[in-house]
Amino acid sequence: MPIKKPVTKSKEKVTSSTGNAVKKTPQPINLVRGMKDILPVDQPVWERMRDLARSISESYGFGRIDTPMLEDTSLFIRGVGKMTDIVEKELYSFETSGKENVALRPEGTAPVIRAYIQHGMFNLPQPVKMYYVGPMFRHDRPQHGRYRQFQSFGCEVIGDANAIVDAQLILMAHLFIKEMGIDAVVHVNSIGTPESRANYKNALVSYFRTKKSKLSEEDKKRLLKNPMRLLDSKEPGMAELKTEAPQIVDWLDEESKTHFMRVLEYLDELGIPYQMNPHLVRGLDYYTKTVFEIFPNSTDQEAAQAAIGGGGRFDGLSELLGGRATPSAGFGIGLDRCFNLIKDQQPEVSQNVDVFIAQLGDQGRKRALAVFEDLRKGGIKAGEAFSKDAIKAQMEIANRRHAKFAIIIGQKEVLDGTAVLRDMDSGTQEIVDVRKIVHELKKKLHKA
RNA sequence: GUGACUAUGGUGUAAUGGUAACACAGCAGGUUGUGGUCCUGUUAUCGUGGGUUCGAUCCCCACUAGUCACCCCA
Repeated sequence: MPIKKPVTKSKEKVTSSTGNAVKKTPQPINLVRGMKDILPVDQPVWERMRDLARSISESYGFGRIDTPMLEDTSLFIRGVGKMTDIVEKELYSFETSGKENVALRPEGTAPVIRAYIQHGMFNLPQPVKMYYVGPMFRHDRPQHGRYRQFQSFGCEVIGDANAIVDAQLILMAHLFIKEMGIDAVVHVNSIGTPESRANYKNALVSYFRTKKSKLSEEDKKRLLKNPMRLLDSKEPGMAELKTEAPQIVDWLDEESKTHFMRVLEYLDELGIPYQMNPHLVRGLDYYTKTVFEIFPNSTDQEAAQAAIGGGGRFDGLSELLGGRATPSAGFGIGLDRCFNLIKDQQPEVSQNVDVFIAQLGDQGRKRALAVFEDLRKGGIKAGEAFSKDAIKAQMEIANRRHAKFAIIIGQKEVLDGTAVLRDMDSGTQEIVDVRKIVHELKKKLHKA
Protein backbone atom coordinates (compact mmCIF):
# COMPACT_ATOMS: atom_id res chain seq x y z
CA MET A 1 0.00 0.00 0.00
CA PRO A 2 1.40 3.40 -0.89
CA ILE A 3 2.37 5.37 2.16
CA LYS A 4 0.65 8.67 2.12
CA LYS A 5 2.73 11.72 2.71
CA PRO A 6 2.01 12.98 6.20
CA VAL A 7 -0.36 15.86 6.11
CA THR A 8 1.61 19.00 6.64
CA LYS A 9 -1.38 20.96 7.79
CA SER A 10 0.58 21.45 10.99
CA LYS A 11 -1.53 22.58 13.87
CA GLU A 12 -0.62 26.16 14.50
CA LYS A 13 0.81 26.71 17.89
CA VAL A 14 -1.19 29.27 19.70
CA THR A 15 0.69 31.40 22.14
CA SER A 16 -1.16 32.11 25.32
CA SER A 17 -0.97 35.32 27.21
CA THR A 18 1.61 33.85 29.54
CA GLY A 19 3.83 33.18 26.58
CA ASN A 20 3.59 29.38 26.81
CA ALA A 21 2.98 27.47 23.63
CA VAL A 22 -0.41 25.79 23.83
CA LYS A 23 -1.21 22.93 21.49
CA LYS A 24 -4.51 23.15 19.72
CA THR A 25 -6.51 20.04 20.45
CA PRO A 26 -6.93 17.98 17.32
CA GLN A 27 -10.35 17.39 15.88
CA PRO A 28 -12.02 14.34 17.36
CA ILE A 29 -12.58 11.50 14.97
CA ASN A 30 -16.19 10.49 14.77
CA LEU A 31 -18.17 7.53 13.56
CA VAL A 32 -18.27 6.91 9.85
CA ARG A 33 -21.66 7.87 8.46
CA GLY A 34 -24.35 5.31 9.05
CA MET A 35 -22.29 3.37 11.61
CA LYS A 36 -23.32 2.88 15.19
CA ASP A 37 -21.67 1.96 18.47
CA ILE A 38 -23.44 -0.46 20.76
CA LEU A 39 -22.60 0.91 24.17
CA PRO A 40 -22.35 -1.07 27.40
CA VAL A 41 -25.73 0.25 28.57
CA ASP A 42 -27.40 -1.29 25.55
CA GLN A 43 -25.60 -4.61 25.65
CA PRO A 44 -28.12 -6.39 27.86
CA VAL A 45 -30.82 -5.91 25.23
CA TRP A 46 -28.49 -7.11 22.51
CA GLU A 47 -27.54 -10.11 24.60
CA ARG A 48 -31.19 -10.91 25.01
CA MET A 49 -31.82 -10.70 21.29
CA ARG A 50 -28.87 -12.90 20.44
CA ASP A 51 -29.82 -15.43 23.10
CA LEU A 52 -33.36 -15.56 21.84
CA ALA A 53 -32.22 -15.95 18.24
CA ARG A 54 -30.04 -18.85 19.27
CA SER A 55 -32.58 -20.62 21.45
CA ILE A 56 -35.41 -20.32 18.96
CA SER A 57 -33.23 -21.45 16.07
CA GLU A 58 -31.85 -24.40 17.94
CA SER A 59 -35.21 -25.54 19.22
CA TYR A 60 -36.44 -25.67 15.61
CA GLY A 61 -33.41 -27.66 14.57
CA PHE A 62 -31.28 -24.98 12.95
CA GLY A 63 -27.50 -25.02 13.12
CA ARG A 64 -25.52 -21.84 13.22
CA ILE A 65 -23.50 -20.73 10.24
CA ASP A 66 -21.09 -17.82 10.11
CA THR A 67 -20.22 -16.63 6.65
CA PRO A 68 -17.66 -13.89 5.99
CA MET A 69 -18.70 -10.29 5.76
CA LEU A 70 -16.70 -10.01 2.57
CA GLU A 71 -17.76 -11.96 -0.51
CA ASP A 72 -17.13 -11.96 -4.23
CA THR A 73 -19.19 -9.11 -5.63
CA SER A 74 -20.75 -11.35 -8.27
CA LEU A 75 -22.41 -13.43 -5.54
CA PHE A 76 -24.75 -10.54 -4.90
CA ILE A 77 -25.04 -9.43 -8.49
CA ARG A 78 -26.21 -12.88 -9.45
CA GLY A 79 -28.02 -13.77 -6.27
CA VAL A 80 -29.78 -10.61 -5.19
CA GLY A 81 -30.07 -9.22 -8.70
CA LYS A 82 -28.11 -6.65 -10.66
CA MET A 83 -31.03 -4.31 -11.08
CA THR A 84 -32.17 -4.32 -7.48
CA ASP A 85 -31.58 -1.22 -5.39
CA ILE A 86 -29.62 -3.27 -2.91
CA VAL A 87 -27.02 -4.11 -5.51
CA GLU A 88 -27.34 -1.19 -7.85
CA LYS A 89 -26.96 1.61 -5.36
CA GLU A 90 -26.46 0.24 -1.88
CA LEU A 91 -23.68 -2.30 -2.26
CA TYR A 92 -20.38 -1.61 -0.54
CA SER A 93 -18.19 -3.02 -3.28
CA PHE A 94 -14.59 -2.31 -4.12
CA GLU A 95 -11.50 -3.70 -5.74
CA THR A 96 -8.74 -4.84 -3.43
CA SER A 97 -5.08 -4.19 -4.08
CA GLY A 98 -4.96 -7.78 -5.31
CA LYS A 99 -7.53 -6.92 -8.00
CA GLU A 100 -10.32 -8.92 -6.43
CA ASN A 101 -13.83 -7.56 -6.70
CA VAL A 102 -15.35 -7.91 -3.30
CA ALA A 103 -18.39 -6.60 -1.49
CA LEU A 104 -19.55 -6.32 2.07
CA ARG A 105 -22.58 -8.56 2.37
CA PRO A 106 -25.85 -6.65 2.10
CA GLU A 107 -27.90 -9.62 3.24
CA GLY A 108 -27.44 -13.12 4.55
CA THR A 109 -29.24 -15.48 2.24
CA ALA A 110 -26.99 -15.48 -0.83
CA PRO A 111 -23.87 -16.21 1.27
CA VAL A 112 -25.62 -19.08 3.04
CA ILE A 113 -26.66 -20.65 -0.27
CA ARG A 114 -23.14 -20.10 -1.55
CA ALA A 115 -21.81 -22.02 1.44
CA TYR A 116 -24.40 -24.75 0.96
CA ILE A 117 -23.26 -25.30 -2.62
CA GLN A 118 -19.57 -24.90 -1.94
CA HIS A 119 -19.49 -27.39 0.92
CA GLY A 120 -21.62 -29.96 -0.82
CA MET A 121 -24.36 -29.77 1.74
CA PHE A 122 -26.75 -31.31 -0.77
CA ASN A 123 -25.17 -34.58 0.33
CA LEU A 124 -26.47 -34.04 3.83
CA PRO A 125 -29.95 -35.19 4.83
CA GLN A 126 -32.34 -32.59 3.40
CA PRO A 127 -33.46 -30.06 4.27
CA VAL A 128 -30.43 -28.31 5.69
CA LYS A 129 -31.49 -25.75 8.27
CA MET A 130 -29.12 -22.95 9.16
CA TYR A 131 -29.30 -19.65 11.02
CA TYR A 132 -27.02 -16.67 11.25
CA VAL A 133 -26.63 -13.56 13.37
CA GLY A 134 -24.31 -10.84 12.24
CA PRO A 135 -23.74 -7.50 10.56
CA MET A 136 -24.91 -6.59 7.07
CA PHE A 137 -23.93 -3.52 5.08
CA ARG A 138 -25.94 -1.28 2.82
CA HIS A 139 -24.84 2.11 1.58
CA ASP A 140 -28.23 3.68 1.97
CA ARG A 141 -29.02 7.11 3.32
CA PRO A 142 -29.05 6.72 7.10
CA GLN A 143 -32.18 7.36 9.08
CA HIS A 144 -33.67 6.22 12.32
CA GLY A 145 -33.67 2.42 12.17
CA ARG A 146 -31.68 2.46 8.98
CA TYR A 147 -27.96 2.12 9.34
CA ARG A 148 -25.25 1.28 6.89
CA GLN A 149 -24.13 -1.50 9.16
CA PHE A 150 -26.96 -3.35 10.82
CA GLN A 151 -27.35 -6.62 12.62
CA SER A 152 -29.50 -9.32 11.14
CA PHE A 153 -30.79 -12.61 12.40
CA GLY A 154 -31.93 -15.04 9.77
CA CYS A 155 -32.93 -18.64 9.21
CA GLU A 156 -32.82 -20.62 5.99
CA VAL A 157 -34.34 -23.99 5.17
CA ILE A 158 -32.58 -25.38 2.12
CA GLY A 159 -33.81 -28.33 0.12
CA ASP A 160 -37.49 -28.50 0.99
CA ALA A 161 -40.34 -27.36 -1.25
CA ASN A 162 -43.17 -28.06 1.16
CA ALA A 163 -45.46 -25.20 2.08
CA ILE A 164 -45.23 -26.14 5.72
CA VAL A 165 -41.66 -24.88 5.69
CA ASP A 166 -42.84 -21.42 4.65
CA ALA A 167 -45.42 -21.40 7.40
CA GLN A 168 -43.01 -22.57 10.05
CA LEU A 169 -40.49 -19.92 9.08
CA ILE A 170 -43.16 -17.27 9.38
CA LEU A 171 -44.04 -18.73 12.74
CA MET A 172 -40.44 -18.51 13.91
CA ALA A 173 -39.97 -14.94 12.75
CA HIS A 174 -43.19 -13.91 14.40
CA LEU A 175 -42.30 -15.80 17.56
CA PHE A 176 -38.96 -14.05 17.84
CA ILE A 177 -40.56 -10.64 17.56
CA LYS A 178 -43.33 -11.54 19.96
CA GLU A 179 -40.89 -12.88 22.52
CA MET A 180 -39.02 -9.60 22.33
CA GLY A 181 -42.19 -7.93 23.47
CA ILE A 182 -43.17 -6.42 20.13
CA ASP A 183 -46.70 -6.72 18.84
CA ALA A 184 -46.48 -7.43 15.14
CA VAL A 185 -48.47 -8.41 12.06
CA VAL A 186 -47.26 -10.47 9.18
CA HIS A 187 -48.03 -9.37 5.65
CA VAL A 188 -48.02 -12.25 3.19
CA ASN A 189 -48.29 -12.59 -0.53
CA SER A 190 -47.25 -14.95 -3.27
CA ILE A 191 -45.38 -13.79 -6.32
CA GLY A 192 -45.40 -17.20 -8.00
CA THR A 193 -42.81 -18.62 -10.31
CA PRO A 194 -40.67 -16.38 -12.50
CA GLU A 195 -42.88 -17.37 -15.45
CA SER A 196 -46.19 -16.53 -13.87
CA ARG A 197 -44.68 -13.35 -12.53
CA ALA A 198 -43.55 -12.32 -16.00
CA ASN A 199 -47.06 -12.80 -17.31
CA TYR A 200 -48.47 -10.77 -14.48
CA LYS A 201 -45.93 -8.05 -15.04
CA ASN A 202 -47.07 -7.74 -18.65
CA ALA A 203 -50.69 -7.48 -17.58
CA LEU A 204 -49.77 -4.85 -15.04
CA VAL A 205 -47.83 -2.81 -17.55
CA SER A 206 -50.64 -2.84 -20.07
CA TYR A 207 -53.10 -1.82 -17.38
CA PHE A 208 -51.04 1.12 -16.19
CA ARG A 209 -50.23 2.17 -19.74
CA THR A 210 -53.89 2.95 -20.18
CA LYS A 211 -53.70 5.17 -17.09
CA LYS A 212 -50.40 6.73 -17.98
CA SER A 213 -51.75 10.26 -17.93
CA LYS A 214 -52.64 9.86 -14.27
CA LEU A 215 -49.22 8.65 -13.20
CA SER A 216 -46.63 10.82 -11.54
CA GLU A 217 -43.16 11.18 -12.99
CA GLU A 218 -41.80 8.85 -10.35
CA ASP A 219 -44.38 6.21 -11.17
CA LYS A 220 -43.75 6.50 -14.89
CA LYS A 221 -40.17 5.59 -14.18
CA ARG A 222 -41.34 2.64 -12.15
CA LEU A 223 -43.53 1.50 -14.99
CA LEU A 224 -40.48 1.15 -17.17
CA LYS A 225 -38.00 -0.11 -14.66
CA ASN A 226 -39.85 -2.13 -12.09
CA PRO A 227 -43.60 -2.23 -12.67
CA MET A 228 -44.27 -4.38 -9.60
CA ARG A 229 -43.15 -1.43 -7.52
CA LEU A 230 -46.13 0.55 -8.71
CA LEU A 231 -48.16 -1.52 -6.32
CA ASP A 232 -46.64 -0.04 -3.22
CA SER A 233 -46.32 3.45 -4.60
CA LYS A 234 -47.61 6.05 -2.17
CA GLU A 235 -48.16 8.74 -4.76
CA PRO A 236 -51.50 10.51 -4.37
CA GLY A 237 -54.21 9.07 -6.58
CA MET A 238 -52.54 5.71 -6.78
CA ALA A 239 -54.76 4.07 -4.21
CA GLU A 240 -57.69 4.23 -6.60
CA LEU A 241 -55.72 2.99 -9.59
CA LYS A 242 -54.30 0.17 -7.57
CA THR A 243 -57.66 -1.27 -6.53
CA GLU A 244 -58.58 -1.78 -10.16
CA ALA A 245 -55.17 -3.07 -11.16
CA PRO A 246 -54.78 -6.77 -11.91
CA GLN A 247 -53.88 -8.78 -8.84
CA ILE A 248 -51.06 -11.24 -8.82
CA VAL A 249 -53.13 -14.01 -7.24
CA ASP A 250 -55.16 -14.17 -10.42
CA TRP A 251 -52.04 -14.78 -12.45
CA LEU A 252 -50.43 -17.45 -10.35
CA ASP A 253 -49.82 -20.83 -11.88
CA GLU A 254 -51.77 -23.68 -10.32
CA GLU A 255 -48.87 -24.99 -8.33
CA SER A 256 -47.98 -21.63 -6.79
CA LYS A 257 -51.62 -21.08 -6.02
CA THR A 258 -52.09 -24.32 -4.12
CA HIS A 259 -48.77 -23.79 -2.42
CA PHE A 260 -49.90 -20.39 -1.23
CA MET A 261 -53.28 -21.73 -0.07
CA ARG A 262 -51.48 -24.34 1.95
CA VAL A 263 -49.24 -21.75 3.58
CA LEU A 264 -52.28 -19.71 4.58
CA GLU A 265 -54.03 -22.78 5.94
CA TYR A 266 -51.05 -23.57 8.10
CA LEU A 267 -50.88 -20.00 9.32
CA ASP A 268 -54.55 -20.18 10.28
CA GLU A 269 -53.85 -23.42 12.07
CA LEU A 270 -50.97 -21.86 13.96
CA GLY A 271 -53.02 -18.82 14.87
CA ILE A 272 -50.51 -16.34 13.49
CA PRO A 273 -51.94 -12.88 12.89
CA TYR A 274 -51.43 -12.20 9.21
CA GLN A 275 -52.76 -9.99 6.49
CA MET A 276 -52.97 -10.81 2.84
CA ASN A 277 -51.16 -8.05 1.07
CA PRO A 278 -51.49 -8.34 -2.70
CA HIS A 279 -49.21 -5.34 -3.09
CA LEU A 280 -46.30 -6.88 -1.28
CA VAL A 281 -43.37 -7.43 -3.59
CA ARG A 282 -39.85 -7.76 -2.39
CA GLY A 283 -36.79 -5.96 -3.55
CA LEU A 284 -34.63 -8.98 -4.09
CA ASP A 285 -34.81 -10.88 -7.37
CA TYR A 286 -34.46 -14.32 -5.90
CA TYR A 287 -37.87 -14.63 -4.33
CA THR A 288 -40.47 -17.05 -5.68
CA LYS A 289 -43.91 -17.99 -4.41
CA THR A 290 -44.31 -16.97 -0.77
CA VAL A 291 -43.08 -13.57 0.36
CA PHE A 292 -43.73 -11.91 3.71
CA GLU A 293 -42.78 -8.93 5.81
CA ILE A 294 -43.36 -8.24 9.47
CA PHE A 295 -44.48 -4.86 10.69
CA PRO A 296 -44.87 -3.54 14.21
CA ASN A 297 -48.52 -3.32 15.14
CA SER A 298 -48.47 0.19 16.58
CA THR A 299 -51.29 1.76 14.64
CA ASP A 300 -50.88 5.17 16.24
CA GLN A 301 -47.20 5.40 15.49
CA GLU A 302 -46.19 6.41 12.03
CA ALA A 303 -42.82 4.82 12.63
CA ALA A 304 -44.64 1.56 12.05
CA GLN A 305 -43.78 1.97 8.38
CA ALA A 306 -40.51 0.12 8.47
CA ALA A 307 -40.54 -3.63 8.30
CA ILE A 308 -38.67 -5.33 11.11
CA GLY A 309 -38.29 -8.53 9.19
CA GLY A 310 -39.09 -10.29 6.00
CA GLY A 311 -38.47 -13.32 3.92
CA GLY A 312 -39.95 -15.87 1.64
CA ARG A 313 -39.21 -18.68 -0.71
CA PHE A 314 -36.34 -18.64 -3.19
CA ASP A 315 -36.50 -21.83 -5.16
CA GLY A 316 -34.33 -20.55 -7.95
CA LEU A 317 -31.47 -19.03 -5.99
CA SER A 318 -29.31 -22.11 -5.82
CA GLU A 319 -29.31 -22.45 -9.59
CA LEU A 320 -28.57 -18.75 -10.05
CA LEU A 321 -25.47 -19.33 -7.97
CA GLY A 322 -24.36 -22.34 -9.96
CA GLY A 323 -25.77 -25.06 -7.75
CA ARG A 324 -28.35 -27.67 -8.54
CA ALA A 325 -32.03 -26.82 -8.30
CA THR A 326 -32.81 -26.64 -4.59
CA PRO A 327 -36.09 -25.33 -3.26
CA SER A 328 -35.47 -23.13 -0.21
CA ALA A 329 -37.04 -20.54 2.02
CA GLY A 330 -35.93 -18.26 4.81
CA PHE A 331 -36.35 -15.02 6.71
CA GLY A 332 -34.27 -12.19 8.06
CA ILE A 333 -34.96 -9.93 11.00
CA GLY A 334 -33.43 -6.52 11.58
CA LEU A 335 -32.12 -6.55 15.09
CA ASP A 336 -31.45 -2.82 15.17
CA ARG A 337 -35.10 -2.17 14.41
CA CYS A 338 -36.16 -4.54 17.15
CA PHE A 339 -33.78 -2.79 19.45
CA ASN A 340 -35.25 0.62 18.66
CA LEU A 341 -38.71 -0.66 19.46
CA ILE A 342 -37.86 -2.11 22.84
CA LYS A 343 -34.91 -0.17 24.21
CA ASP A 344 -37.09 2.18 26.23
CA GLN A 345 -38.60 -0.62 28.26
CA GLN A 346 -35.16 -1.74 29.25
CA PRO A 347 -34.03 -1.44 32.87
CA GLU A 348 -30.73 0.29 33.57
CA VAL A 349 -27.74 -1.92 34.00
CA SER A 350 -26.95 -2.23 37.64
CA GLN A 351 -23.45 -1.68 38.88
CA ASN A 352 -24.46 -2.90 42.26
CA VAL A 353 -22.10 -5.00 44.31
CA ASP A 354 -22.42 -7.02 47.48
CA VAL A 355 -19.20 -5.81 49.01
CA PHE A 356 -16.98 -2.84 48.50
CA ILE A 357 -13.32 -2.82 49.46
CA ALA A 358 -11.95 0.47 50.69
CA GLN A 359 -8.25 0.87 51.31
CA LEU A 360 -5.91 3.36 52.90
CA GLY A 361 -2.25 3.81 52.30
CA ASP A 362 0.16 1.74 50.24
CA GLN A 363 0.10 -1.25 52.54
CA GLY A 364 -3.64 -1.21 52.74
CA ARG A 365 -3.95 -0.97 48.99
CA LYS A 366 -1.71 -3.98 48.47
CA ARG A 367 -3.64 -6.06 50.94
CA ALA A 368 -6.96 -4.92 49.49
CA LEU A 369 -5.82 -6.03 46.06
CA ALA A 370 -5.28 -9.55 47.39
CA VAL A 371 -8.54 -9.56 49.31
CA PHE A 372 -10.40 -8.53 46.19
CA GLU A 373 -9.02 -11.59 44.42
CA ASP A 374 -10.10 -13.80 47.30
CA LEU A 375 -13.62 -12.42 47.11
CA ARG A 376 -13.78 -12.81 43.38
CA LYS A 377 -12.62 -16.42 43.61
CA GLY A 378 -15.14 -16.97 46.36
CA GLY A 379 -17.88 -15.86 44.01
CA ILE A 380 -18.70 -12.66 45.84
CA LYS A 381 -19.56 -9.64 43.75
CA ALA A 382 -17.08 -7.08 44.96
CA GLY A 383 -16.33 -3.53 44.00
CA GLU A 384 -13.26 -1.37 44.45
CA ALA A 385 -11.74 1.99 43.63
CA PHE A 386 -8.08 1.23 44.17
CA SER A 387 -6.89 4.31 42.38
CA LYS A 388 -8.62 6.55 44.90
CA ASP A 389 -6.81 7.71 48.02
CA ALA A 390 -9.48 9.34 50.12
CA ILE A 391 -11.58 6.90 52.06
CA LYS A 392 -14.46 9.28 51.92
CA ALA A 393 -14.62 9.11 48.18
CA GLN A 394 -14.43 5.34 48.37
CA MET A 395 -17.30 5.15 50.82
CA GLU A 396 -19.33 7.35 48.53
CA ILE A 397 -18.81 4.93 45.70
CA ALA A 398 -19.64 2.00 47.96
CA ASN A 399 -22.88 3.69 48.79
CA ARG A 400 -23.70 4.57 45.22
CA ARG A 401 -23.21 0.98 44.20
CA HIS A 402 -25.49 -0.21 46.97
CA ALA A 403 -22.89 -2.36 48.64
CA LYS A 404 -24.33 -4.29 51.54
CA PHE A 405 -20.98 -4.40 53.25
CA ALA A 406 -17.76 -2.45 53.11
CA ILE A 407 -14.38 -3.89 53.95
CA ILE A 408 -11.90 -1.31 55.14
CA ILE A 409 -8.22 -2.08 55.18
CA GLY A 410 -5.68 0.47 56.36
CA GLN A 411 -2.22 0.46 57.87
CA LYS A 412 -3.45 -0.73 61.22
CA GLU A 413 -5.42 -3.65 59.82
CA VAL A 414 -2.51 -4.76 57.69
CA LEU A 415 -0.31 -4.99 60.79
CA ASP A 416 -2.96 -6.87 62.75
CA GLY A 417 -3.94 -9.13 59.88
CA THR A 418 -7.51 -7.96 60.16
CA ALA A 419 -10.06 -5.93 58.26
CA VAL A 420 -12.96 -3.74 59.26
CA LEU A 421 -16.25 -5.17 58.11
CA ARG A 422 -18.95 -2.55 58.00
CA ASP A 423 -22.62 -3.22 57.55
CA MET A 424 -23.71 -0.42 55.25
CA ASP A 425 -27.33 -0.47 56.33
CA SER A 426 -26.91 -0.39 60.06
CA GLY A 427 -23.53 1.30 60.14
CA THR A 428 -22.17 -1.22 62.61
CA GLN A 429 -18.62 -2.40 62.21
CA GLU A 430 -16.64 -5.34 63.43
CA ILE A 431 -13.07 -6.40 63.13
CA VAL A 432 -12.47 -9.73 61.45
CA ASP A 433 -9.47 -11.85 60.54
CA VAL A 434 -8.62 -11.15 56.87
CA ARG A 435 -8.21 -14.86 56.21
CA LYS A 436 -11.74 -15.54 57.34
CA ILE A 437 -13.32 -12.64 55.54
CA VAL A 438 -14.65 -14.57 52.58
CA HIS A 439 -16.18 -17.16 54.86
CA GLU A 440 -17.62 -14.49 57.11
CA LEU A 441 -19.14 -12.54 54.22
CA LYS A 442 -20.69 -15.60 52.67
CA LYS A 443 -22.38 -16.30 55.95
CA LYS A 444 -23.72 -12.78 56.28
CA LEU A 445 -24.78 -12.43 52.65
CA HIS A 446 -26.53 -15.74 52.80
CA LYS A 447 -28.50 -14.62 55.78
CA ALA A 448 -29.53 -11.36 54.18
C1' G B 1 -29.84 8.51 -4.11
C1' U B 2 -33.91 13.12 -3.77
C1' G B 3 -36.26 16.95 -0.70
C1' A B 4 -37.12 19.41 4.17
C1' C B 5 -35.66 20.54 9.08
C1' U B 6 -32.00 20.61 12.96
C1' A B 7 -26.79 21.01 15.20
C1' U B 8 -25.03 24.81 22.48
C1' G B 9 -20.46 21.07 27.99
C1' G B 10 -20.79 13.75 29.40
C1' U B 11 -26.52 14.00 29.23
C1' G B 12 -31.09 17.00 28.95
C1' U B 13 -32.19 22.04 28.18
C1' A B 14 -31.87 28.12 28.19
C1' A B 15 -30.60 32.89 26.47
C1' U B 16 -28.09 36.47 23.42
C1' G B 17 -24.98 40.62 17.41
C1' G B 18 -20.41 42.12 22.26
C1' U B 19 -17.45 34.89 23.83
C1' A B 20 -22.79 31.62 27.39
C1' A B 21 -27.41 30.21 31.95
C1' C B 22 -29.82 25.93 34.53
C1' A B 23 -30.43 20.73 36.01
C1' C B 24 -28.29 16.01 36.34
C1' A B 25 -23.91 13.18 35.99
C1' G B 26 -18.32 13.68 36.73
C1' C B 27 -13.99 15.35 39.33
C1' A B 28 -11.76 17.99 43.71
C1' G B 29 -12.54 19.96 48.52
C1' G B 30 -15.52 21.35 53.38
C1' U B 31 -8.77 19.86 58.37
C1' U B 32 -5.88 14.77 59.30
C1' G B 33 -9.05 6.55 58.51
C1' U B 34 -15.50 6.03 56.73
C1' G B 35 -21.18 6.75 52.82
C1' G B 36 -26.44 8.18 51.49
C1' U B 37 -28.38 15.20 53.07
C1' C B 38 -25.95 19.98 52.66
C1' C B 39 -22.18 23.60 50.95
C1' U B 40 -17.94 25.28 47.73
C1' G B 41 -14.94 24.94 43.58
C1' U B 42 -14.23 22.76 38.77
C1' U B 43 -15.80 20.71 33.68
C1' A B 44 -18.16 24.37 26.58
C1' U B 45 -12.88 28.77 22.21
C1' C B 46 -21.60 27.28 21.23
C1' G B 47 -20.58 20.52 14.68
C1' U B 48 -16.34 22.03 10.84
C1' G B 49 -14.62 25.71 7.35
C1' G B 50 -15.37 30.31 5.13
C1' G B 51 -18.07 35.16 4.65
C1' U B 52 -20.83 39.78 6.45
C1' U B 53 -19.63 42.95 10.78
C1' C B 54 -15.77 47.25 14.88
C1' G B 55 -17.29 42.49 16.94
C1' A B 56 -20.94 36.26 15.76
C1' U B 57 -22.65 31.01 19.31
C1' C B 58 -26.63 33.98 17.43
C1' C B 59 -26.94 36.68 10.12
C1' C B 60 -25.19 34.35 5.10
C1' C B 61 -22.71 30.23 2.29
C1' A B 62 -20.39 25.51 1.98
C1' C B 63 -19.26 21.02 4.29
C1' U B 64 -20.25 17.23 7.86
C1' A B 65 -23.66 14.71 10.88
C1' G B 66 -28.52 13.67 12.76
C1' U B 67 -33.88 13.60 12.23
C1' C B 68 -38.26 13.40 8.98
C1' A B 69 -40.59 12.35 4.20
C1' C B 70 -39.55 9.99 -0.51
C1' C B 71 -36.81 5.86 -2.54
C1' C B 72 -35.96 1.23 -0.57
C1' C B 73 -35.70 -2.26 3.10
C1' A B 74 -33.71 -4.88 8.00
